[in-house]
Amino acid sequence: MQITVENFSLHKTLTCGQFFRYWQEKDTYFIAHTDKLFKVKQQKNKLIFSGVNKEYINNFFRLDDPYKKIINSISKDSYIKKAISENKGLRIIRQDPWECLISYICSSMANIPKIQKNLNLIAKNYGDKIEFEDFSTHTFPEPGQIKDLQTIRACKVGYRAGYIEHTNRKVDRKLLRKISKMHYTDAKKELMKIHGVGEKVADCVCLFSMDKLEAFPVDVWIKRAMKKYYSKENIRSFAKDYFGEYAGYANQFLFQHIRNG
DNA sequence: AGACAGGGGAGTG
DNA sequence: CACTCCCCTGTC
Repeated sequence: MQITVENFSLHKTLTCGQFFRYWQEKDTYFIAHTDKLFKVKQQKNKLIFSGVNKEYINNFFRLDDPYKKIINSISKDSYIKKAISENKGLRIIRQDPWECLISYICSSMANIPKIQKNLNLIAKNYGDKIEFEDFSTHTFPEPGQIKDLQTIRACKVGYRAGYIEHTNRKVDRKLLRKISKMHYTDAKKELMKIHGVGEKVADCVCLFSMDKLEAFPVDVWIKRAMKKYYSKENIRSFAKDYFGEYAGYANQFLFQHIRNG
């Protein structure tokens, strides 16, 4: 199947570090998300995919977002404009809340290759084998399935094993749906009640899986960017006032800009 | 070889 | 707030 896309870069969107379970083979990306495994490649304005339907692709890559409106509303100064122009077509992926939550619990004091390794081990230990053409991997387990501390430790998650064990016991899909429906500040507060979820992780889950586009996750990279360009101390309140309802998109552009150079 | 830091968070004081 | 520790990994 194929669709026409505008203001979208598959490469930028997948490789910017927001989502972890994908594999590149030449110009093709295999993507594992919850219980799905699918394949996508881009040729200019064409997006060619198989394994899932158009609605899935549209939803996953947020192709329904008003991209031009978003870009206009966050283009406040020359710094952010430069960050945007360097990363044209970058979109926020609409992830599954459960997979996103576990992913970002794993992300503390880690780096992208390590997070990828952890998630793939979790899938291998708890998920089901799934194949697509010549590519094979495992589905991501559902809430309640990531049991037994010893097995979790075998996924090389280190001290995060206890957090994951707790989260797996306390969180289910019903709770995640409930939190998703809340407004940003309440959703964030609820997420932070989970062991292993602080401000940064809660903001990532809000932004990447719960449609809270105003969320502005603050990590060491964003701290560097904000200090360099805006010399601000209270980053969160500044970002919300300055960038507005789409601050999360501004966050991703600044993150890419500072990380790449 | 061994120290060190890398997309935080919890627990204390 | 400021501090320490948490485990694992890649890097120099």
